[in-house]
Amino acid sequence: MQRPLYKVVEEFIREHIELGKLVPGDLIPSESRLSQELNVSVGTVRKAIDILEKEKLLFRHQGKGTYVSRIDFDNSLFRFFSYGTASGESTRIHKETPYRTRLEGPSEICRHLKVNPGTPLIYIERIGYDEEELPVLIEKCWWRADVVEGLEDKELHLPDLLYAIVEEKFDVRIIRAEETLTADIADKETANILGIKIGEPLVMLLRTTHANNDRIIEYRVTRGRADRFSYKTEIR
Amino acid sequence: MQRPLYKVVEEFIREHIELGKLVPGDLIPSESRLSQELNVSVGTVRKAIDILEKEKLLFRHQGKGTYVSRIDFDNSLFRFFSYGTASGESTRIHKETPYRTRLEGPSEICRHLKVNPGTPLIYIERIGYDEEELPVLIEKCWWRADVVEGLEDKELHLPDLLYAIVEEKFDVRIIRAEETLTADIADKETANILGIKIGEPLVMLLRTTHANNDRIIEYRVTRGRADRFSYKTEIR
DNA sequence: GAGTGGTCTAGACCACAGC
DNA sequence: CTGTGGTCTAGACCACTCA
Repeated sequence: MQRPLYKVVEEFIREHIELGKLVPGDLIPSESRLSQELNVSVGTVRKAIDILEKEKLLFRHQGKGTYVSRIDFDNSLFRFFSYGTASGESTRIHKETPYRTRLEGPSEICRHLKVNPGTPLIYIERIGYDEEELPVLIEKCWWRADVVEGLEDKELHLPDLLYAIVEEKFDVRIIRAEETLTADIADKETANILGIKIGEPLVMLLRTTHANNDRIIEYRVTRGRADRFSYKTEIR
Repeated sequence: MQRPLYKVVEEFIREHIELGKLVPGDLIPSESRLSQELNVSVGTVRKAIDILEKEKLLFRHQGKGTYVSRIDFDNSLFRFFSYGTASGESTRIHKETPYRTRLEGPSEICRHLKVNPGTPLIYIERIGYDEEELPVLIEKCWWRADVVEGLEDKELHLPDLLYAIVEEKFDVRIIRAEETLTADIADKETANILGIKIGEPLVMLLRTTHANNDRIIEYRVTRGRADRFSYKTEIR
């Protein structure tokens, strides 16, 4: 045996997703159907799906079927911001959008978006508040204007999760995102908004958002109060 | 069916480990043996072990058997410190120990160790250097003196990984560790050592190390240059 | 009731380790 | 050679969903 059969099945499903034959939200063929079509036993198909489910590429729903997962921004490192009343429970962060405009991309931003310097972009600035309406973080987002034409329109209300509106209004399919976490210190503007002193520590989160064809459609920098952030993990 | 059989098997193995009947490094009974003793099929035992293996609590070795994992500090968030030459590849960090002493525990440290204030502790300060011998981080460790009596002895050479020596010399079994990541800024001393300016951003890593009986034996604070740290993740 | 995934069984054969 | 885990099969029954 060269390549395990369940690996073959796994690849088969994985490729269907990557090539766009199966898109997030789709129902994939049933286990028995796959086993017939690929001439393997149901157990082998199950093993392949087990792996993809563990990877969160698929999810099963008993009685209904197996679906391709939608991207889940609840997995963002963002969720480690803000712990309500020191009790440890996480709270929702509510966002406002005080400023947005259309502009020509600064070269450093364009580098991250992998477009030419000066390409038209839409810049959005948002502030995140905790449950007590205290500002916790500042988000700066740059979108490719050709992808989300009109997002700068002040009439357009922006929900906390930008991606829902982007997918719906502009027919863009968001596939995945990459995040990098590091630290920074507060400059005057940031300190003012967050109500802290200049030079206080910040957690900085950099994100690139990828749509279909794997083009990068957004670059985002989130800066938040370090005392409102803690990423916990266990080693064993 | 109330509780799936494979869950029962899973619990069975898990409890043997948690109660110390099986310790890290041990060979657990073979799959067929477990299936006989517990009156379930081999497939069911395999499913249980699959889960525990995915959790990294066990690992299998074909032809030999299944073992209980040793704690793996390579999973520490610490590994996201230092990226050699901006090329992206991670480098080893070499550590020196300029200072260690025995002291009475400050109340805040004792709180983390869950011992009474004033309990004898051994304090160790270490500096981490990258491949070019530039200081990248500072580590402050507080150990319970009653557990590692003599660790403050200057004659005793400390390897980069403290835990190996602790397990060997003091017959302590390290079970797990908890880490929390956040940000801080450099005070005068830290800035001096790391060769940066006062007020520059730092990544701060807090760790508690747990030994058998789940007692906490070490509290550690690592501060490193933010520009030498990046924790990357993918969302989908 | 028909179709889906969820659990469980019993047995086959292969690949690897160690004597 | 024996015993281990690794792969694969075929079939049973259960629990859930939806028409």
